[in-house]
Amino acid sequence: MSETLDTVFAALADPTRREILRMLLEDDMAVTDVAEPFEMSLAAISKHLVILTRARLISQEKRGRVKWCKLEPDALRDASVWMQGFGQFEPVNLDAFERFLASEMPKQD
Amino acid sequence: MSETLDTVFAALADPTRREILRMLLEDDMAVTDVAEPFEMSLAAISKHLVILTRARLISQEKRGRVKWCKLEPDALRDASVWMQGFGQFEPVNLDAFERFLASEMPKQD
DNA sequence: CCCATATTCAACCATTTGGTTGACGAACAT
DNA sequence: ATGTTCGTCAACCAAATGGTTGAATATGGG
Repeated sequence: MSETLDTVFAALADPTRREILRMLLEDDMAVTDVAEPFEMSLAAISKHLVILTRARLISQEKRGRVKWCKLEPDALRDASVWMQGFGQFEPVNLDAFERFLASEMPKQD
Repeated sequence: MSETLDTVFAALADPTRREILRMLLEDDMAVTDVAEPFEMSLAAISKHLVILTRARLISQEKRGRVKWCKLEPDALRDASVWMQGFGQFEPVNLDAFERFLASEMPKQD
């Protein structure tokens, strides 16, 4: 279980991987399409996807030539549960959640 | 802000550092006392505390010879908020959102 | 069959990480 | 003043991380 948290947090500690997760939040994507907006090689993105897969933050399913990437929020939820234990004694800040919505989903409005 | 998430998640990706946070959840501690249960050098623990401090997960205040370590849950809460955004589209995490709201106004009702 | 597309593999590189040890400075106690 | 405790610093080390390039392996289309 601790090992799970290790890999999940390590996976989240990279901005490229967090951006990939954010992209997959909107829809499942092929590896090539995931790589497109980034200024790095396809091989580098492929490695990032391996790390996300090992952390069980995404799953990958091959259909034909293309490998589809899908967000798997369960591992993320486990980590979130771990973290919430540290906030309990202080009131949760609603502004923080609103800032999250504003900054992370600008297309919504 | 992304840089903050980088350092927070990287700090959380180590079991020693998570255990230190858990210990500090109970009470503030001196560096030597933090190090005591671990089978590694004091210098190693000192480095871990620097990493936690840079991530703003703890603060350190020197009084006399001893440097006291204190949990600072704000950074952790920001990261937790970031993570909760990924659960929204799944029913299970509506609970998480409700718990979020409920904990925000416990005395109001 | 031949070619283009999708993805990974292998080898390499620079930097970071997590640990060690020994020396050091700062703050107390006697 | 002397010694002891608290904590960091500096130098070092092995292993992991994040990237590159070029070759290799499917798979699908004409």
